[in-house]
Amino acid sequence: MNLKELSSRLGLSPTTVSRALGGYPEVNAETRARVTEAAARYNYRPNKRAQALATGKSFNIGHVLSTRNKDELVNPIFGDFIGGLTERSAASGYSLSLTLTEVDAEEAMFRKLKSEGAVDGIVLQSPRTNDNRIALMHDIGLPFVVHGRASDIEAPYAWVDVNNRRAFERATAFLIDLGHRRIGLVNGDERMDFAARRRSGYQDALRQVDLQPDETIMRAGPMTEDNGHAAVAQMLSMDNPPTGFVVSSITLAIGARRAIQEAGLVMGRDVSVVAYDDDLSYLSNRQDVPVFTAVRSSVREAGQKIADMLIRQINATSTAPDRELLEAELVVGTSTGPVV
Amino acid sequence: MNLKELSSRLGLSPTTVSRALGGYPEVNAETRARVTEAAARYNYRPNKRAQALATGKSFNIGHVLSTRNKDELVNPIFGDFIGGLTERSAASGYSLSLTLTEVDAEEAMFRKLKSEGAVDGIVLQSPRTNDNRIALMHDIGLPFVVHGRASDIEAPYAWVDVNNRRAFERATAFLIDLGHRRIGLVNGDERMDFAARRRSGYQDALRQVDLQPDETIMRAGPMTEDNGHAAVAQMLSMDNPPTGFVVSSITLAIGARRAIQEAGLVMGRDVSVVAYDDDLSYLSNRQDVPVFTAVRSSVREAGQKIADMLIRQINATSTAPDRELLEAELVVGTSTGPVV
DNA sequence: CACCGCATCCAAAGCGTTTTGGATAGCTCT
DNA sequence: AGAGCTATCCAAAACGCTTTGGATGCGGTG
Repeated sequence: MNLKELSSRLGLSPTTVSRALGGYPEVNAETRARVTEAAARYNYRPNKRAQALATGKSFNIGHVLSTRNKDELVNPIFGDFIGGLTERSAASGYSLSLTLTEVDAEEAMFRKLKSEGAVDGIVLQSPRTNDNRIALMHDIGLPFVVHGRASDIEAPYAWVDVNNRRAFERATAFLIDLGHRRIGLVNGDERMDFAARRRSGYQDALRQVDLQPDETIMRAGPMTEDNGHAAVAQMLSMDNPPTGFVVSSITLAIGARRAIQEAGLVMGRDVSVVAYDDDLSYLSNRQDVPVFTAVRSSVREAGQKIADMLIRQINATSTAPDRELLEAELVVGTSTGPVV
Repeated sequence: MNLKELSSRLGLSPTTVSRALGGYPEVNAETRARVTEAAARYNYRPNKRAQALATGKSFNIGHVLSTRNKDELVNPIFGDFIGGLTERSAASGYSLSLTLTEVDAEEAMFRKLKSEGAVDGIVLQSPRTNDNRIALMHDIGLPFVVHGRASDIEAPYAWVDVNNRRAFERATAFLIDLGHRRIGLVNGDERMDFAARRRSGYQDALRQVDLQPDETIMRAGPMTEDNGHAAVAQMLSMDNPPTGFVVSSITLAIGARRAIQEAGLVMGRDVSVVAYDDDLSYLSNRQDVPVFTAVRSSVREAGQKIADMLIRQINATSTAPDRELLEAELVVGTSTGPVV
């Protein structure tokens, strides 16, 4: 059932039917009722492909996953982030179009998406410090919103980010308030902008109480359980081990807990841990009393905001790019305690 | 730059240019060279929307996420699965189109995707036993491949699945061989087909050595760290606690480990755990000696196979639906040992 | 030499919408 | 009564491609 067929059955022109369904004013109320009734009866839906060609919009928002090599980690927050994105874009009739590319072919992929007209806008994730994709997107001229920010980029662009610096400042200060003076950091890859910001928040908190940040108790790397375990195990075996740790994800924290237990210590008593909690649905830290003391901000919610923002930008003629800074919430769990 | 523009610059008709780029034979080799050169120079790419309309194909494969409620878990294997899917579909020029819907609106969504011509085929995930979506897809007439199977459905359909029954039979038998006689099960939601199959594999292994399956040491529920912890903690506190556990995911196993440690026991010595390992990239169990003894099958690889299979099915005229049963591999880690 | 087959190209007709630019009729005003 | 609106509808163009159904010219054949 297509427009022509439907309109001929109704004895109307395609124009009128299209307008009736599109909600345009220049159609008689009675006719509109007839049309909508018939459309429902015949289960007519405008063909997306034709609609896309006629309107010049694809009703797709794009997200490209780029891998350095085939085995590279899928981002653990990916699922929840996509969930949030999809949730809101679906509500506006957009669907999310995923493509995958190797990192060298990333630029070509973005240009392709643009010249093919495959997407109306793009969501960028995990910016590195001074990420070149932002300039690229400006050059290409496709609406985009960044999940996170890239330091050192002056040109305005739309983003949604968590106040990572502040979150880690608070996490660290929380441990300091409990009497901890030697606090280790287990961070994500610090070429990522969020990780760099977290580190600076951590250092700021230390300096505020005249503690000298110590490079030997800072680690950065992929945020796997393994790495959390390795980093903490290694730091605990030092001569002057930390009594507290600030770690960049729940997964790392789980590894940290394992290392602490293996060292014959008790987390929350002998060693404290504060985690960054993305509020991932498959790694809940939302018990009545959370297992981990954490600074929490929902990545799913960020996805929702980003989708809304991007769609607004697509439909807007020309406004200054939106930006939104989310604050992480501190939740106190059982993984922290006063220094012994 | 579009086809008309490009062809007029070349002094050729759109037909010839289209054919030259499309690789059709009826075009002079020299002309083809000129055309491809010019296309590259002007960075011409056929507009996907127009191409879609003209060919009647969208070059999208669809995947719909349906939630029972807004807070429902995002499936933890989602990220890796999507990764595998995207990886292979991108290679064939397809992109993955995600939409989200509430479970009541699921049927309407599938019908919508069909009538709008938004996708060329669909990937179904997490079938429940006797899943009604399969009959629905047949009715709608859209190519589809299922990740997993649905018992009790006789009509042929394409699927890729792991031999879950066998995997759990082997996992259980492995513990039995180590001398364990009281073996607990921590399963996923048994309305899911895979979980039902795992349970039957577990029970079969017990019966093969004349052990009577005991309902009191079987648990089923969402596969979170929390639930793994709760289930194992509770079973360990029983009068006649299990000495070994078979659990349905690494996340559950991490929770199990926590419960074991809290009980003052040592995993791999006092209590053994065999996990099902989806080989998720953010929860690696691939150390030199894996932490968890596990039956492992890569969900990412399943995604790849599904994408290939679906694209084959889209382009095929009419063949019997493919199906592929993957076997999980048993890897021995440190979480198991002979019964004490 | 007339005819045929082949290689190479093109004009035009879709594909199913939206949108532009009227057309028509009825009504109000002056 | 004629001009000017307004409400309602429609024909046709446009979106940018693919594909059908020829055209054209050339070399080889009988």
